[in-house]
Amino acid sequence: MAKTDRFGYKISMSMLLQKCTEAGLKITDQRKVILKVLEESEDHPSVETLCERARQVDSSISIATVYRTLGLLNELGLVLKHDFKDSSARFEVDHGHHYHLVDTETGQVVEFQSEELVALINKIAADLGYQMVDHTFEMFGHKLKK
Amino acid sequence: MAKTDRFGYKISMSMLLQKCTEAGLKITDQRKVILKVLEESEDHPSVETLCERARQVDSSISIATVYRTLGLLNELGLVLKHDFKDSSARFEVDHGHHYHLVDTETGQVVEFQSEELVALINKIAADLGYQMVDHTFEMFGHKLKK
DNA sequence: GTAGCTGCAAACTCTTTGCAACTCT
DNA sequence: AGAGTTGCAAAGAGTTTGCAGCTAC
Repeated sequence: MAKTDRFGYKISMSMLLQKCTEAGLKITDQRKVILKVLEESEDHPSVETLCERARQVDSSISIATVYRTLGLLNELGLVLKHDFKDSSARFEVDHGHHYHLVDTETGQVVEFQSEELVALINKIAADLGYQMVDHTFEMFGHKLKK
Repeated sequence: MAKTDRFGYKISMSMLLQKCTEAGLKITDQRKVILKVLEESEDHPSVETLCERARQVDSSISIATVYRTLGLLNELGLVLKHDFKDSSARFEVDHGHHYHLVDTETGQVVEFQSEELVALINKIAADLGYQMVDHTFEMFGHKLKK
């Protein structure tokens, strides 16, 4: 029943809904659809893409609502907002920390983790006299030809 | 005469002008001012800030020209464009690779280098079967209290 | 002389917001 | 009932662009 993502994190389909309820948000039809679409998205969709997907379920959903919903989820720390390099923001459910490598030839996004990287980053910050509270890291590259 | 930055890179005041000439660009009064302002900026100014600084020298310079000039410099690889987390793009002359740590309490930007980080990043990409061509990395944190 | 550059203003893209109607709780 | 939410359309912020005139080469 409980699905897991590629890193083994448990995903329940209504996780976002639960958290939203806990946060005191009202559960409207629109939010149900938007959250479901978000949870089912394995890529990193833009607001417009999310809105299109949501509209396939309920064509009355407006992009303003999608923006507002994503804003709330972002405040609650439930989704991650990325900028990549095109102009519009991209979102994903926060399943725990991982990084992105964008294939410059196909646009495909590869996700990965690296404890070594996390450790090194914290060490660098400490060496500079800082406590790290957040960081961004993205790679761009193409498949190695052999 | 030759100044150096904090990492010891040599800076000559007309480096950007030289490169622009080599690239076949015309050297207009506006470009001279914009390039000078860019080279003298030790921070990471937005387009608007750059435009304001340029206007203090020549008040007729328009923001459209600043955008166009930065676009050209970016294409030539002479300036770096950053997004940080506020909405507008920020620029700096590319003095060679370094990273930024943004102090979340003061907004101050600390620059640093790390060969170890570069090596690790390349290794991670290779392990994923990729040749890295670019990456972004930014840290956010606050000073360690002792 | 002419290709390239400029300022201006309009257009564009992405995002936010005021408002009146509506709906979850 | 009432606070929160919605769709719409207008407004904002940041950036790009068409154009007529100007300028470096």
